[in-house]
Amino acid sequence: MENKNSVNSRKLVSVKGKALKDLFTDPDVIAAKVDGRIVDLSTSLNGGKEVEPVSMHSKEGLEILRHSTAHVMAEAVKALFPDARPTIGPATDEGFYYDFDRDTPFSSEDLASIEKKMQDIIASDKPFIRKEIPKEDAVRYFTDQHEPYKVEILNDIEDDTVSLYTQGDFTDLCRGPHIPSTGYIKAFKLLSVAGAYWRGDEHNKMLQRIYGTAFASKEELDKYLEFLEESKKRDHRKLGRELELFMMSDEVGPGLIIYLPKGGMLRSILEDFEKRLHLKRGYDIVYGPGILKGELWKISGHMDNYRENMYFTEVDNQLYGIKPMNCLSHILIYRSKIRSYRDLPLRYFELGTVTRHEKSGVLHGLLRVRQFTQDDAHIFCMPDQLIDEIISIINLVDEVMALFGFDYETEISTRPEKSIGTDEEWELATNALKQALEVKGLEYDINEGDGAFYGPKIDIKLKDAIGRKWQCATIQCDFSLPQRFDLSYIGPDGQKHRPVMLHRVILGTIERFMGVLIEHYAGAFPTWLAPVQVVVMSITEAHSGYAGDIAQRLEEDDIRVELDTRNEKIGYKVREARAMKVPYMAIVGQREMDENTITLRDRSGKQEKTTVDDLISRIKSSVPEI
RNA sequence: GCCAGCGUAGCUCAGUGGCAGAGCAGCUGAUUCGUAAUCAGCAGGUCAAGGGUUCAAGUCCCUUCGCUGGCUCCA
Repeated sequence: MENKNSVNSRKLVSVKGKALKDLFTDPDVIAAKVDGRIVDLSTSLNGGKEVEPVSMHSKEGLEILRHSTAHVMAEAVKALFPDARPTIGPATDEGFYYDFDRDTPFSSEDLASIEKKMQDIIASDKPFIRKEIPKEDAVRYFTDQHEPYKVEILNDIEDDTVSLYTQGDFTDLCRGPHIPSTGYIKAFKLLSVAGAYWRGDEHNKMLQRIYGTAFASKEELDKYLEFLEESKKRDHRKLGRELELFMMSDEVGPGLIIYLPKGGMLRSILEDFEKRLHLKRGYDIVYGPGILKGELWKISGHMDNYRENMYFTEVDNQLYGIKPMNCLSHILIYRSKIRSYRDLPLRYFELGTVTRHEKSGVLHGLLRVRQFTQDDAHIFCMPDQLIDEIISIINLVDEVMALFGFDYETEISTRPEKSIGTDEEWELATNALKQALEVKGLEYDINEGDGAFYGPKIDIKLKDAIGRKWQCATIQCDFSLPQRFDLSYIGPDGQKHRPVMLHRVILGTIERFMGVLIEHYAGAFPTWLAPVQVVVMSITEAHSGYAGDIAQRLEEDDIRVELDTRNEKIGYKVREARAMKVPYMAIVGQREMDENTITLRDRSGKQEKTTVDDLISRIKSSVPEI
């Protein structure tokens, strides 16, 4: 968000012995940076410092505003529900939440009354007062107040002094900073209630969380609420049904997708695209079986590290694991003959369908399912080829994301608790990933402990048309599995050496990527992806034959066409084709029949008279070069 | 898996313990029409499933299943 303060926003000042609030007259300034540290406006300066105002329109200011709104919400909740024990209430990327321990959960009616109470608190414009006290005093205070969660938090704080913030009747343990007074809150809304574990640990008690958001102005809040509405309209589950792409059924089971003809077409287009893409880049297409013997999963470490996500089946007294990943077959393909350093790198690509037992509560449309198809590949290479291979995968991701119109961010996930391999291997692997990103000049965040059990990974979060982030592509570096399966290649020295293995997906999974594409394009796929590219529609029965001829010519040129010669008015047919978000309509009546033309209407409603050949070449040229 | 809410026709949704409803979609017929809905008729239901309370349950209670929003987990 832009810092839109005009008068004194960027100015650095130097003062002595003055409260910061006297320096800034702009009512949007809610805090200040003193020598780079953000503090309350009520702070008094002693000595010359560099001071910069923080506006509630800035990212940092907005965070403070939201955090303060969370405190106001906690005050309201305590006033209305004295039995609710406050725990923590931070700002988030999109708003804030506060978690309470309470026997009876909040209802949506409760939200309305909490909101009303908050309005009162804001109207009374109570100041936020900061107090620094010794930790023992704070422990005593919160013990007296019967707030065990605050005491627990205090016990984890190492400092001797802690800060408390009080506004009105509510005092919270808090590092701050906060807005000067509650009246600074101009636009907020409570959004939902949810359960959340204390300290995010599923073994702990479940608390009651209230989500809300706040903005510097009513307009910005309204814009955000519109964004939420827009997201709902783009929901792939809704569009998936309306556009007849896929279905799910209680009779089949949760998290299992059935592709309807139009979704089947979309999937097949994506899969053809992927095959061409990979063949052109030195990958070999392979296929592995859906079930593999239990013994293999023991060797790989899946039995010890991934068991709760796997399905098993027993045939003829032999245990089989239904594959949750495609790597094992690819490893066996590598091991199927002696490899020379001259053969490397070897890149095996598989549109591999895997099955994972995901917890029932996490399933979500196409985005989180129990059986899905990955555009998976495993690259076996020499250690000194590793960086180049990672770089060329990043280049591929870059190219593909640009093609679909996605921007993206990258992060590196490091060693999780449950994992295999030595620390040295993990460090080597993690450094290789970092180095590749640095060579590419890409910035990345570190996601501690979030790697796969066999190696660290680069996660790519793509950003869709309305700014939401989705995890699809991932690149994982693995020294462990080659060792566990005793993979080797013969080097120039005639000796056996251990290859390194990269696991990677580009789209991630066909299911999730389709879900993201549906929301990204709001169902209006670009022509090359559209399951139906043209609907040929006749004005009356007299033009059915001509319409049929047009449709047939398109079909002969591999155009995905539907023919609509129903006994309906043209307005009705146009309406339906628009609802199905078909890129082109070819409308034919007496005029077109006489001239051997079509009237071509595109999705924007633009119309022109043209020929079938022109339409065919337009559609053909929409297919991207890869 | 956990917390909360929800589950009525293919879809969207009314139905406040007393006869199971509407619009759209579907089917049949009429209409032959130039760019977001032509008219009429017909058909469509184990009210998620099972149990209970009641003279009477879509409605109240319990259990199970599923979905939605979160939490934890994840492509």
